Amino acid sequence: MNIKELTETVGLSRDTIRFYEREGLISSPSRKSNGYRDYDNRIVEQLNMIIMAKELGFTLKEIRELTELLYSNNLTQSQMGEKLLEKNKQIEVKILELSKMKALIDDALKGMCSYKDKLAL
Amino acid sequence: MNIKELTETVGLSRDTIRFYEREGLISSPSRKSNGYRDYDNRIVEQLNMIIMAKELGFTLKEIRELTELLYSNNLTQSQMGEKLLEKNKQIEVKILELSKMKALIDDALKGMCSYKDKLAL
DNA sequence: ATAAACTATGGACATTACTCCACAGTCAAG
DNA sequence: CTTGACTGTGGAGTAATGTCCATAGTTTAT
Repeated sequence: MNIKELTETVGLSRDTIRFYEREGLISSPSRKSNGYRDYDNRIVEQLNMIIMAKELGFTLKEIRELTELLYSNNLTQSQMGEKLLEKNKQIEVKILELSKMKALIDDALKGMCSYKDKLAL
Repeated sequence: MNIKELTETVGLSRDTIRFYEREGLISSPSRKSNGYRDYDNRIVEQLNMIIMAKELGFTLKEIRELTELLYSNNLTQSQMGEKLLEKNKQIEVKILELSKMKALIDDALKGMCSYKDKLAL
């Protein structure tokens, strides 16, 4: 798959994908004989995960660490386990915080409903 | 409360708090006779919510909109309701995405355990 | 009344995460 | 074989989000 198709599949720009490559978030793809990048299918899943993680407030640096954890094998099991557990905690904290925010908003909505109800009386 | 105490309470720098004020994320505090900012207690809760929202990948612009929704009253009920529902959806999406990421990591951890188990045999 | 700690302001500087540009090579269609 | 779409590179530019600095006024303790 060349880069154009990839941009259309994942919705990132050519420049962004190349930027992520330079920054080590994705590994350098193999090249065709003409020098063009040639992506395999796994890249799509990886990029989608990067997009999600960004949405969720992880920095590129954190994402790089996480993808290295998930997709590389230059770490000992115990190193990996430790870091994965740490990430898992981070995520749980985020879920809790989101729940709090949702509660705030739900409260605001509820307040509005009761106000509306009053008006409707 | 002066700004020093506030920085110690919420963990943001003086400059960041002033920046948020300039950007309209928090309203300008009243001033003492000497010109010093004088914060009341509600600001702590507001800043904590801003910190959380940032952690969760909301931009300052989005946060400004949300705080305006939650703390101001220059919108009609229906405008507010619509926007709050929209925010709620955003948050639900984020929770789903976090769950996906957690599943990914849990899988990785599970894989490691089975590997460990094998070694232990 | 002097030093230390706090506050104010405006503006420069830094980092992150892109985004754009200029220039050049490659490929596919007519 | 030319034209248009695609690809490559290196480097400059930009927006968001702070962070730092110089300069100056205020307060508190000694």
